[in-house]
Amino acid sequence: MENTANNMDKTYNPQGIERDIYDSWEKSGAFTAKRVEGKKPFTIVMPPPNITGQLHMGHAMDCLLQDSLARYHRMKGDPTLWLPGTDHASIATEVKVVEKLAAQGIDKKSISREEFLEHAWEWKEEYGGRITQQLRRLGASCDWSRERFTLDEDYYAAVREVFVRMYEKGLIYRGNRIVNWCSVCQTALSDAEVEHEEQASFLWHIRYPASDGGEGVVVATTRPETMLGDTGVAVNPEDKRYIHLHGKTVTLPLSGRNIPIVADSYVDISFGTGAVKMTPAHDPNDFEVAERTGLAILNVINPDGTMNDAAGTRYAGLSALDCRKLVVEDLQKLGLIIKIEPYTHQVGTCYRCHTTVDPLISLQWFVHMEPLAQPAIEAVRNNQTKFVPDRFSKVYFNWMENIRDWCISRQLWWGHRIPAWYCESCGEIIVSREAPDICPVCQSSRLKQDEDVLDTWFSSALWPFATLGWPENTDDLKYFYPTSTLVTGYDIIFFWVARMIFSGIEYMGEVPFDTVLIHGLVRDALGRKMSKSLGNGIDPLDIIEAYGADALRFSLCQGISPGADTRFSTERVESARNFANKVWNAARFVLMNLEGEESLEGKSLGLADKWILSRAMEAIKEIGEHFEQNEHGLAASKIYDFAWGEFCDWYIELAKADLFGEDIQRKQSVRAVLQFVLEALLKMLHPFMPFITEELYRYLPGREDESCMLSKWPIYVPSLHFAHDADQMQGVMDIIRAVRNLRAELKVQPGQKARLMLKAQGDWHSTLDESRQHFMRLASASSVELLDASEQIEGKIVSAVTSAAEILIPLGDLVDFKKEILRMQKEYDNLSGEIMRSQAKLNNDGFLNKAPESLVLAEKQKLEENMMMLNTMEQRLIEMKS
RNA sequence: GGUCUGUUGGCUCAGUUGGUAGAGCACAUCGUUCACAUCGAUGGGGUCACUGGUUCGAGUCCAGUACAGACCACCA
Repeated sequence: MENTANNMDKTYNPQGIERDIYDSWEKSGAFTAKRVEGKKPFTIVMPPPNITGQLHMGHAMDCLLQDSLARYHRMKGDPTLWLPGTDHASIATEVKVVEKLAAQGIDKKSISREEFLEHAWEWKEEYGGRITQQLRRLGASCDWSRERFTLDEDYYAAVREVFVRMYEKGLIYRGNRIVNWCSVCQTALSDAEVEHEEQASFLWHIRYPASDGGEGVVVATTRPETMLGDTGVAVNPEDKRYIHLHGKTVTLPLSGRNIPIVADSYVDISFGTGAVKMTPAHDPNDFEVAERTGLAILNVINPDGTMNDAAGTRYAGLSALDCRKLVVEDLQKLGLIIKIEPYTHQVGTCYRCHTTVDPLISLQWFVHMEPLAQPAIEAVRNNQTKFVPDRFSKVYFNWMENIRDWCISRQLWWGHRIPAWYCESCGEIIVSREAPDICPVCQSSRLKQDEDVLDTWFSSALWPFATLGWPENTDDLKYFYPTSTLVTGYDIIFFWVARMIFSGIEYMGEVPFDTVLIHGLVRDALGRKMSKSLGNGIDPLDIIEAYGADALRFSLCQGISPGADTRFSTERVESARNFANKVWNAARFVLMNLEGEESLEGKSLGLADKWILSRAMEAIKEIGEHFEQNEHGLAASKIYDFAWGEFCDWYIELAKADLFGEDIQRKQSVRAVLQFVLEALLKMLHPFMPFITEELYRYLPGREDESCMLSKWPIYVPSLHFAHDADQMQGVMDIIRAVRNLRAELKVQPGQKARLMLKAQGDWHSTLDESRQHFMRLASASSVELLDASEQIEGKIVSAVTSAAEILIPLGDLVDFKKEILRMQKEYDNLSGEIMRSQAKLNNDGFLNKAPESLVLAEKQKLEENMMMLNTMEQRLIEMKS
């Protein structure tokens, strides 16, 4: 079907065209990034969505911000790469697969590792594909030819490379340390994976009698069951109450073991009883005290959260909570519970399943963080990477500066298996890129690979360079690294952003990105987090079905500002949908009135033409600046205001008079302006609403075979910026508005032939601007005198403009003097302030010598003008006051 | 306990070097002969949380107060 305006629908119907447009983009290879030597590329790596399920609004926001940046830069002519991919999400996916298997009656324990992984890969095929399809529906212009998955074979090679290098450098070690243990997920967790929740509980005060029969000490605890693993009691060395007990022992109730009293400054004299029970196996602080004072370590909790044999036969096998009840009961019978007081405290929970984590001693792999954190802190401090908004760099510093070693091993199957082998003959640990055949120490071939996998974030930390082919030194890697902007939510600054920064510095010698653009969460209409448990999540796909991807995209960036949360509401989407329709119809109107391609060249421009061109130039300038500053919200509202409030509301209306008129020259000029501005408008809107703009672009005369996506971003042309005329136009617009007002007030009927004549009584101000002000004032006070009915104001606003020039204005009479004087007084004050500032500037040597001459001249001119204005004002004020 | 952010019309939010308060939605009145009722015109509605300070001038800068929220944290 031929693209003509006449067969365009009256309303924009996105459902029919979005898929076709996306397919045509993808088929044309337009998304594929090309390296152009000598040109600086614009690179974004997509935060890889987890393959655990569907995209949610957060992803839609992520995607929209990145896509609009990518599209903007592509149109600017930068070689643009937006690299997509998905994350295997070790623990999260494993939990899902286990659930799925359980639903089929399959217990993970009953199948082999290989069988389980087969199921997991099936899951990946199903959900990984679904997610990339959803991204396509959103219009993501990413380079699918470079798509990556964190568990790809070559990606795993990068992971092994890093692991081996770190191990050889001493940055990775294996050790028995206290870790956060989730008894449901049955794995260790890093500190970042623990969330703190407030819990109401009790503080139990328990007496530990002295071994020599003395009173002993009273300790306070929130976890009485852990006393079974106590190996000592700590007091502060300065605490006079307990000096006599140093070196003595107390008898641990219920177990009868004698445990020492040690002195350590960790203990706070003023809190509780000043004596702290030490459970080194199940409390990180106690562990540290034990290391300093040589206390024994006694593990009493099993990995599944139950008590083990070391807890004593009476308690072994009980869950921690059941054990707690029994222990308290038993102690009460012995009269050793001194006090139970209510107490709320923060408890660590697993970020996946929200089970309370048990700190316990376990043999795990760790990353030694301090040497990595230092350069990563420096890089941000030196602005090699900038956070937008800047306040997030503080959050980053705070975390990096207090960082502890990172536990990277997970007792899971789905993930990157740790490239370490143990010799079953001599116990040697072999860390290697490939599976070794024999033990280098004892030549034995009885080698067994570590069962654990790596923390999923260990591999995501390599994303910016592993996706580009590292450790091979590929052309892509050389050209596209470091990347330009990373777009993500503030919730994964620690998990991901920080770790990418130190990894990039360590392995590439350079930070992975210039800018980190942080966006907020998308909340529901009531401001709550969208979550499955609340059931308040909204599926982006449903919104796209109902309103179109463009509407969803635009609604997500209207009124957002970096780092701030935003609320999702269908009203907003509706408003965006209406906007799309408005643009559609504006284009339809313009296209219906064009006759072939028109150029601005040699056209004589009227006031309104100059005005809209000036406004377009300003929009080009502003929107470009907003994109450079990552102010998507401001860019979006600018294009909205320009398209609707200026182009549609004013210029198209004014253009009608010429389009339907007799003057051939005017007709051609207006057509040229309409076409020029419409084209610029479509381009500027394209990063936000790619589908509708692409569709409309193909209707433009002379653009039938071109693509908006691949067109050049509009150029700011200073000679098309008619500032002075634009000011005048503003005056005309105000007059038009005032005339409309008057017409309504004076009840001039539509269609009635009439002529508005207003008679002057006092001052007649010849400049349009002043007459406008007076006119407005009078209009609102309705102090005009209608001499005659006017000519066809309705529908032909332009004729009203012409007659506006004939409107004569009476000054005085009905103006509210009191208000007027106040207003003028304020204006007068402002003006004198302005003058003082100008004078100060002009007295400043720095300004006079260093600022460009034009600026100095402008300042002088401004000062002069202001002085004159001030004088007139002064006189008028005096007159009015008298 | 530490850090950060917000408080602007009925609702949701903009407001980028300090210069006479904005938008969308909602509301009221009027209007469908032709781009658009997913529309147009007009209008009402805000002492910009509070108190002080800097300034000719403060929503905007500074200090404090109140309320709301977020993040971090090894006080048993």
